[in-house]
Amino acid sequence: MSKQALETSGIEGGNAKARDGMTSTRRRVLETLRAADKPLGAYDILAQLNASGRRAQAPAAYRALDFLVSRGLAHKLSTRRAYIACDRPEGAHTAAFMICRRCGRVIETCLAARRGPLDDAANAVGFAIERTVLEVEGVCADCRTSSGA
Amino acid sequence: MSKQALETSGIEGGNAKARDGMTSTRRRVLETLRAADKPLGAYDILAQLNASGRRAQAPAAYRALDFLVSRGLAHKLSTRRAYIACDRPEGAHTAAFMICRRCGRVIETCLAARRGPLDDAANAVGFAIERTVLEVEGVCADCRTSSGA
DNA sequence: AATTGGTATGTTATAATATTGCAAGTTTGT
DNA sequence: ACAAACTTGCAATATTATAACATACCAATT
Repeated sequence: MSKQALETSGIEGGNAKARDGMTSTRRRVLETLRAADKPLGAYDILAQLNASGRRAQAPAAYRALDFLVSRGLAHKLSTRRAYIACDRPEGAHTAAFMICRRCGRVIETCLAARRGPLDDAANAVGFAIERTVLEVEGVCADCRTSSGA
Repeated sequence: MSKQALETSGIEGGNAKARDGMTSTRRRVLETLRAADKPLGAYDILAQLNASGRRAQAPAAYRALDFLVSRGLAHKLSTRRAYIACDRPEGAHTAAFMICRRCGRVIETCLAARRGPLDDAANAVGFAIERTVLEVEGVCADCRTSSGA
């Protein structure tokens, strides 16, 4: 637990900022994402932020989400316009996602450095890849076997 | 040119619909996409539709785009919320896209049936893939060599 | 303690994207 | 002609995302 250093300095209760940028709003958003078992939209996040009387506006949610994504602590699902906490926050990585169209749950898998055939295609035309978005939609194992959710 | 069969039946001028569903609005949207060298948003399309005095509304654009995408004649870029005409309208296929962040142009490449490592991951967890979205952002060859667009 | 610079947040408004529901018109097959 | 299926028009609204500007907070220096 390496976040001990952060939390022993009286940050939790108040509004304080830690040197790593993990402010209370951002932490709260991350916890909300972690507690969810499905991707959440920015306005879902916002609703959670405001669940206890606060009056945050849309930009607060988007800023926190952008921060978390930039830190690799969360991912954005472009096909769903929604966000999920990262499975493996340690170390930068590129992820791919399997999104179940029945239950809405998402399985994250780490994408190998080599993306396969697309790298060859990119090399062939001189395209320099900087960011990869790979999302597949389908039906997860649970939903295939059960007719329920 | 296999679209000859479509155009020899007096469809062009009027409002007629062909048995394949290629109505004039849909064709017009497809032509707009083909004429563009960059992806267009639904409201860009709508503006083109209305360029000659018409008064089409948002649903008209979205319906036409959905139709074209369902037919494989156009693709949606999830990361950009924009659409492009398909390079290879013949036959169903799964495509991948390289999107240049400098000039905004897109290179489409055909995705092999086998998506690489992700298939293994999907098999391992029993996930049945139905649709794949693969979009990479980066810089295209032109933009890497020239400092202009 | 006051100044300053950087970062984060608050606030208001609005832009941009997308969908719903229903009525009316068209095409197709019988 | 008739009905079924499909397509369009239309109005309203929902949802997602950003712009622009002001304020607050912290840290390092003066």
